[in-house]
Amino acid sequence: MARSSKITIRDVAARAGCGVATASRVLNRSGATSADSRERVERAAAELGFSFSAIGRALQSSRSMTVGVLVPSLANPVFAEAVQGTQEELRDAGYQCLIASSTYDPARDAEALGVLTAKQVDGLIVTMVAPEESPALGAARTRDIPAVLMFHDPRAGLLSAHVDNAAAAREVARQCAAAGHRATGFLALRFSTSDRSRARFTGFTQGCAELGMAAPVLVEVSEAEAASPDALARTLAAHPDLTAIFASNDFLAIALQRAARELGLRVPRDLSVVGFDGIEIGRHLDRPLTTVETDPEAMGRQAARLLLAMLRGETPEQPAPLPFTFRPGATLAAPAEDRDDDRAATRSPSAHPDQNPSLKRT
Amino acid sequence: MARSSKITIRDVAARAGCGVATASRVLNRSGATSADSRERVERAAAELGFSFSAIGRALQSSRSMTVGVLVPSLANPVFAEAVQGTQEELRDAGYQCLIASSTYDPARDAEALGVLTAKQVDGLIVTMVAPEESPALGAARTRDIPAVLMFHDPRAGLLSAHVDNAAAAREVARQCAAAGHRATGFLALRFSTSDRSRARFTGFTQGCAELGMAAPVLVEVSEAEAASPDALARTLAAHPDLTAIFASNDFLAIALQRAARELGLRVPRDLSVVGFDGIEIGRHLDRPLTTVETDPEAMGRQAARLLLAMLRGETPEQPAPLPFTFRPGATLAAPAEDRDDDRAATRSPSAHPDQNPSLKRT
DNA sequence: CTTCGCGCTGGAAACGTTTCCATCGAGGGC
DNA sequence: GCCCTCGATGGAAACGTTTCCAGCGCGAAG
Repeated sequence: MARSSKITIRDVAARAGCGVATASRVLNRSGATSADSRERVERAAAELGFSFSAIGRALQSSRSMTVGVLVPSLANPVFAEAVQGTQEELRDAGYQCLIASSTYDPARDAEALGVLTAKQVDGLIVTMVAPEESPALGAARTRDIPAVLMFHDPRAGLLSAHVDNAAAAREVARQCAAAGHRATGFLALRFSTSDRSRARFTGFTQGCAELGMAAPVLVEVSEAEAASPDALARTLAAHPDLTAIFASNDFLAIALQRAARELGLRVPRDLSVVGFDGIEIGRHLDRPLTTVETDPEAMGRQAARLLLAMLRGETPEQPAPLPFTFRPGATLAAPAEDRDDDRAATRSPSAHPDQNPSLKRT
Repeated sequence: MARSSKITIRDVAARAGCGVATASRVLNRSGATSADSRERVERAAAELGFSFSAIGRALQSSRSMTVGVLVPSLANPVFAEAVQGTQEELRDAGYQCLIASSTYDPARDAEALGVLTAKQVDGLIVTMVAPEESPALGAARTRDIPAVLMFHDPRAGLLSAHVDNAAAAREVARQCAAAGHRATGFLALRFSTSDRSRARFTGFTQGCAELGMAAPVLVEVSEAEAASPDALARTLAAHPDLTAIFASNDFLAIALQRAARELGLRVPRDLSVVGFDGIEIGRHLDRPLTTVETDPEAMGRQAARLLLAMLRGETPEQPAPLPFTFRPGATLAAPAEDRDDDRAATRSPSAHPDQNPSLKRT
């Protein structure tokens, strides 16, 4: 049917026997047009299978109707869900998403920002390794490209769609205290390139202090360790005194339980585990995960709404952090009275805390 | 520093004291230029903080260096990972991804395709509800926009990056048979808008037939049922005869185990469960999930490579389906001798198979 | 000394759209 | 009957880039 080469508004105008200006006015319902030419243009367009070239439009109006979204990785469902939310919200406003991911590499963050701005995105929604230190983000802003953060705490004059990680972590501390825990740990990826993880740790530490608990032990593991139950078990064995561990995300929390089982520890009897994020799967486990539930999709949507407001020329206020819920689950309970004995009996004899470089006290 | 309004190649040329043609040649390293003007143009560009407008470029070259990616939803990690892979592979070739999701709605599929082609994407990578019935996809192809499928079986002259769902399902049948199961079920979402799920069911049915097993019972549930352990348990209770259930994806498999536990059934003693996809989390469960492991990221990468070849003007062959692995896990085992008694004792009395509309025999 | 060729250069067209502006015609008020 | 107004229309410019083409100067070959 349609010729394989592009149909332009010129072709439509020619077929309708009018000028391109009229055709444009009809097709955009802008400006006054007679019923007669309206009819002719519409028929011509339909017959030709015409559709606008977004490129031509963008060039002329210098609005691309595209927004750039930068996240560390879509392989992390938390970000993927957020992007899904962003996308839904933007779609309703006629915008598309150009998506880039940095794989947690600051250099890639900068590069991606460069590419996105070259593509003339109308706005930016970003989650970066270090937004405040990013010259690329600064450059985008000096070019008057509106930008909002996602997941980060608001900073440097940028609005952000986020949850209050520190407050959520304090709530976890409260719940641990209420269950009777005194010696807690915080499990995170080493070299964590996530300021969210850091915020959770400081919040947790602060909460513990307020409640008169010992400062939590920071247990850092590499990605490789986290993926290997054995390795994780060895690291865990180096901390026999801990009765509860707050993992910086649900995946770590689940992996941690596996490691605990490897050591013969029963969760939550011998070790309580709390996660973060509230991924769906956590509900469906035999022993539902105790975690802090957040709503990444809502975060994505809020970021999109903020950006849309800015694109409309408004100057929205920084909204309150999105709510989080402590989801009780079944992996946090009072520590068993006799747990120390159990623990000593099953602890791997090869564990030497002093030699373990991932052990840090704060 | 930079003026807030756009810097064009014209500005660079003016500052370098040369014509735009020369500036373009220098900045693109195309055509002959003197060392002198090269130096001047480069300095001017640097001083001005110039960067090309991808829009201007796209308009002139009619190549946008953007490819459209359409998936049902990024909230499904399988698709999110695939997109991540696609993106990585395309990025290395200088392409960006315009991503759209349909939320499993065929109308949205068509709409998204329209928007993507209007944005002048150079190619398309799609996973749709019904690719063969999509006029929008046909329209894109008549406009000479190269397209490749992802997850789907190759069809209608389109190449696809996929796994052989039917073969994988036959392998599951084989494993079930080897474990001694005779009465099996297939758990899927009702009105499943996934031809992959259908392919798995037919493959499983075929495998069962070849191995002399009874045809599997198709157990369909709504999304709501799948999300509610109680509802899923009621449905499961309607099938007391089944000793093994193949779930159409890992999430269903995990939810199913929860439901089984609700009925007092032990997995795998009383009921074996096999999943599909091989999501990471399945490995870390207390009872690692028996499943078919696929590699969505590899699929995304392969789709990208196919498309890139087409964009280079080559006509690649349909590659072999990507490999899958049967991951043994711990949720498939021989059915217990005495399970029928257990089952009868714990079955919910409210279950009336005849009244259950989701029970179908194939 | 002329001519040829070649390296380098800049003007201009083209890509597809929107919008400003000028033009044209018709209808209404005087 | 004339002029003004207003609605409808089309030409053309502009957006930023690449590339064709013509022109320039200079060196080498005859």
